[in-house]
Amino acid sequence: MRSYRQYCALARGLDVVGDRWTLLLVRELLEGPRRYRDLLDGLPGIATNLLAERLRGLEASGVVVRRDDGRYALTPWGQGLREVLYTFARWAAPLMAVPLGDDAFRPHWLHNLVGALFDDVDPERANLTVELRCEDEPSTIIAAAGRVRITHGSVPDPDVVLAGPPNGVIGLLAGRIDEAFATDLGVTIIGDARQLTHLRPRPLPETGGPPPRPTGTRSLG
Amino acid sequence: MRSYRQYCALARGLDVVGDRWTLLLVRELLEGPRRYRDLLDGLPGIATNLLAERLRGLEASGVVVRRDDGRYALTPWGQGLREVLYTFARWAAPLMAVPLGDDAFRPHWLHNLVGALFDDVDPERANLTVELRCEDEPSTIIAAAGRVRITHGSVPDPDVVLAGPPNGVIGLLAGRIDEAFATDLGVTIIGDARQLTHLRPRPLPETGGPPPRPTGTRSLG
DNA sequence: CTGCATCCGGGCCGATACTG
DNA sequence: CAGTATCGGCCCGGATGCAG
Repeated sequence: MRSYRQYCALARGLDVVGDRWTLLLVRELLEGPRRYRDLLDGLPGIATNLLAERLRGLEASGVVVRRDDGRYALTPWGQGLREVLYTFARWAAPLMAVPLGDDAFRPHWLHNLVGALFDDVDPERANLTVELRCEDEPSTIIAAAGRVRITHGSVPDPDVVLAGPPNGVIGLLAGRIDEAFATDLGVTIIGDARQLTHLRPRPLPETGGPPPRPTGTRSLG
Repeated sequence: MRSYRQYCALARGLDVVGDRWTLLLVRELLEGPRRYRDLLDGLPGIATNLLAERLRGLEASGVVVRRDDGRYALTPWGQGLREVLYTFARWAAPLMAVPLGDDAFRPHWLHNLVGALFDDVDPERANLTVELRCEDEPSTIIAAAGRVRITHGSVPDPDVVLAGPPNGVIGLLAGRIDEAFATDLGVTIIGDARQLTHLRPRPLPETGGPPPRPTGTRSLG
């Protein structure tokens, strides 16, 4: 990318990660070291040359390293983008109220959203395990000691299971829709969904979100 | 911008503010409503058509409103980007260790950096006023009740005055360089610079920053 | 099959000229 | 002052090729 040539932290930061696809590539690497092929799968729509180019640029900037096993990984500095992306995801969360439409979706993207919504220590948070199932790929949220983690796969006896379209699952987790509406959206709920309130997601900025789209798209909440 | 078409908060957020110049435009509007001409001055290098186009786009997205007096302002949702940009600026702060070179600089950009470094409530923070002078344009940091604000202009009796090149002033504020080095860089210090430690800036991620540039550019600390 | 490099058409960007 | 118009160039997107 052409540099902004401004002596400003934001401008210089954007010189590093402001290129198209770059922050989404970081999003993928936040889940751990990944191969080129995995990154392609997690970035539907990117051209192969662009992925290679972005990886080289981030490597030159010190955000990414290529490890001996061929995987790409974030450097410690690159890991620092987690907080940035989580903060940004919370700001952008209202945009998720517009349903998927033709947009691509990958179940592991839920991990970032769960991270953004629950990335804090809350002593009043209840211990709870919640299994999420979108597109038949299970993930499990484990709340313990005030913290929330999410892992791939299932655990034996989850307190709640949410299965169905991602907008419904997300709406329930964020506390933006109720059980009935989620069921309308096609979400299957096993267990007591009211326990989800004890996960206590970070409040999204009360100062609303974007104005409703002019088209007849139906919002979530 | 072409949409990423991904059902992901980050991707949808980038659809709104991922275009080139967009976040820097938001940076300018974080200081308050601004006229078209002010924005041009604060965004050296932007083309006039791009500024107009970005403003229209952000207006359509609900991030910016054009007020009756012709000024552009952030909506409440747009104001929510402050936390995002501050978090990002802290991540990118190590990049400021590389001196200005030919980069453009505007004194009011310091306000964002001060905001990013001190945007918290710290009960152990001392009350203090610090005047900053870069390019003969004074700003004043006022720490009181554990909070830090920065305003344009001077106040009668600041505890400390820092005047000189922005990299030196910033290095002192962030606690990354000492008085002697700052003086070397051309900073004039009036008052007791040791009081600056009582401002207690947010710690930057200890996990370093980018690797040193291969060229012989001299770092700040 | 993975991990790219190359090629090419189109759109976004950058710079300047111009208008109310 | 507040933009619009225009045009060249570069980045992006999509397809293909190819080496290991």
